[in-house]
Amino acid sequence: MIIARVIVDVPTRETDRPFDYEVPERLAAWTEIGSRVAVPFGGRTLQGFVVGFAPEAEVDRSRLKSLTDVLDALPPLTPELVELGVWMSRRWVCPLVVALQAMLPAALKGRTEKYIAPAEGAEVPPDADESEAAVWQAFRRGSAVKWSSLLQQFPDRGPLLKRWLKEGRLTELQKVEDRLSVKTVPVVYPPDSDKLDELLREFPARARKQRDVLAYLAEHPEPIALAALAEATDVSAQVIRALADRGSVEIRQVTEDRDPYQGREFAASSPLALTPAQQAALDPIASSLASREHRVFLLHGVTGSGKTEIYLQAIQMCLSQGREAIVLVPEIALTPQMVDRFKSRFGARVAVLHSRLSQGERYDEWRKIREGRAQVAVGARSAVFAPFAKIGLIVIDEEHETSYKQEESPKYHARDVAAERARLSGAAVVFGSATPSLESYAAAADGEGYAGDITYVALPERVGDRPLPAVRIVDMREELRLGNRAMFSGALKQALEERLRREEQAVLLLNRRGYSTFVMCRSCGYTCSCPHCDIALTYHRGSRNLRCHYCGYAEAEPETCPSCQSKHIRFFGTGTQKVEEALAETFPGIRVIRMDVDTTTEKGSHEKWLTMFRERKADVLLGTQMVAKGLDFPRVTLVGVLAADAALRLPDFRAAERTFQLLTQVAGRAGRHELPGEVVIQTYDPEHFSVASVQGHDYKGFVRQELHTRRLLGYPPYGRLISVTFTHESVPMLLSTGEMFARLMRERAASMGLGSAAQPGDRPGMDVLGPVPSPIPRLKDRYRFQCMVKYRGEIDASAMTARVLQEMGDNAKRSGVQIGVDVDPQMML
DNA sequence: AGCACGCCGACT
DNA sequence: GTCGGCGTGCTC
Repeated sequence: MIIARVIVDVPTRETDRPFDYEVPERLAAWTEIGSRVAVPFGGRTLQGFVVGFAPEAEVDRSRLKSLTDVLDALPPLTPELVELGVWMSRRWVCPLVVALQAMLPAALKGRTEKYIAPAEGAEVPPDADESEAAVWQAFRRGSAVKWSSLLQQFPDRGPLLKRWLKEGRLTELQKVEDRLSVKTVPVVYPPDSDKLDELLREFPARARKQRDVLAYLAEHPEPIALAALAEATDVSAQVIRALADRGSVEIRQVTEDRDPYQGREFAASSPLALTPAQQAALDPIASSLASREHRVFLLHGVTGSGKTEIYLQAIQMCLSQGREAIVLVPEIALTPQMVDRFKSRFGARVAVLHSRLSQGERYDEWRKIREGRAQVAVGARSAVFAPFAKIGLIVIDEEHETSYKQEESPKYHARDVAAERARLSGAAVVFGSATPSLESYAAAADGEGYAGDITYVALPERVGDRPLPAVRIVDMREELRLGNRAMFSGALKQALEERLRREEQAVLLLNRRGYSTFVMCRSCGYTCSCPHCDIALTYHRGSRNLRCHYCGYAEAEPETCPSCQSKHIRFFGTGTQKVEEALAETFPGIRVIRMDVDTTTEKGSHEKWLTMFRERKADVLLGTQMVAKGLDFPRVTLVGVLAADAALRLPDFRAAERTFQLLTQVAGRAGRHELPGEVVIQTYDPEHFSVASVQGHDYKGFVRQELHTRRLLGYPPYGRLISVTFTHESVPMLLSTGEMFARLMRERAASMGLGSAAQPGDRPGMDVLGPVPSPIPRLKDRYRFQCMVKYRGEIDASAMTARVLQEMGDNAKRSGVQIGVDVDPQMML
């Protein structure tokens, strides 16, 4: 007897362990590690994943049930991915099924559907009246009908159906269904040529259109998509269907891969000659590939230094060894330009995965990988799970980007997943960045941090010796002293005027969307805040309303103060909308494209704006951080940052790092081609080292100072953090649950003999801070408290947290407090 | 998670 | 006297 260990799709702590099932003979050949199966579980049928097989002796056979079904011909997960999932669930304290689920396209998130069918031999109940008989008619010829569609059809006959179920006239069954929609198109199959000739001879003369179609098929005797045939013969689809109805041709539904890049031409490109610096950077990566040993590289290259060409050539090597490669790119940088580079080098061997694809398109790209039709996967965060079997290389471009951290459960970091996956499969990893995260940099410098040491590779110069742009920092306090109260400093205004005159382009960055940041009454001090979230509302000019950027709540623009009815209600702070308006006032006739989440929600709009800008249909591209990343426009010679220190005041230990990275990245957008670039940074805090270091493009200087601070405070990369958030509709439960967690953690730390994480020296230590209200104390009508676990040294704090939560399990569940764990949180919010 | 089993109020 | 409310407990 074969017994499979199955993780069922119930994402809770209590069910987060394998359950054993007998594998029936008919399914034995299909059941593998990684198979997606349907299993009976507590009175219903659920989806699950096979994670192993159990020796018969170890299993209590009395309670054993059997697998109901295997859901895919090819297991959607490989054994290596299952193993990676186990590692993830430990590392990020989440149920295994959540980790496994995160690896699959949404199309494969199976749901159980309840079906109702008439019982064997059941007839219309004799006592049924006319309307009841109509309900019974829904089960024509004994077929099963979805419970949900029954209720839709007969909204108030639920009780009747329940009665019939009880009386045994109807039976219930459950099926696990995919949400997948494999797209099918009708394809016309012509009969063989003899039959065709015969048909043509005998065909009624008055059916001229149908005759035309047959004549066309006689000349082109291959299957052809119905739509294409209709087009070619200039008839309507109806005519062809009529042909099929009389049996002259056959129409079959054929699955079609939706290729989102269909119809686009990709000029083939071949490897470029590398500069000596690029060659020196590629060499160690190449030798690691050649020896098939797992190594991690940090490729530190300034903006415009040609990192992508190194990726391309490394991938080329990897492919020629018969291995596969994954390239991770921040979602925002996954632009058509980026994809073009990979498509033109590797053609159809590339699969592209990103969030702008429809669910179906995404599934098709995923299948290309799983079925071995693609060998290179390019995509955002989740592409790290591309179901390859022989991975040789994982590239993470812009590795410092925060978008690699998933903010929903499982709260994994793709950089860490990549390193572990590569370790499991003996692959090389390349982290690329102009401004590496301090974690990666420190690991490369000291050889601590990641599973293996990180090898540091640098590209210090831009390709073609193009100089980095000159950076000018403008002290806005000084501007104010000189009497300039506008949002553009004299320097920026002049620089913009110059671009307009020279017909060059500018990029302006302001890290705040909306019109103004908060609305306050000058009489009573009332500020408009979200009724669900304890956060200030932002005024949006276009829609004339106030919106919450956290939960989406919106209310009409107030005319008077909601609190004291005074008319002195004013809008403070500056958002992108307000800047757009100010630009129009200051520079009459200026053409501005504004890009922020408000203007880019529509599918393809992102691309549309960038194309317009590229075609020079605008002078200025104004936006939030999305304009800072990866764009490359030859005519951009000016980059302006309106409020460089906006992020510095956030309660986030990475605020300085973020600021430096953002400023450096956006500065890199200027002067990438023939025309020299200039950067103007406006700030109220010009002395702050995260702003000042941008001027000399001084990454190392910045890092030295920041690492010093981090070491003093025990923050990453020297210490690590776990934030545990407790949420509930009311406060009292939160405090007691939080305190219980903190107490149990402290007890555990004490029993392990751990001291404080902030002690001098390098001894392992742990501090448990809180519970305190979260930086956003209420979100979507739920109050939030958090504890922060700060630790350093060789401690498995994830495991400790998991154990403590396990101990608290019942208690927290009864109280209804929801607990969220974020290991190595990205934001402190 | 969801469904079963189990004990108390408003209906035929 | 029954239908159904949702509190606890289990699911191979």
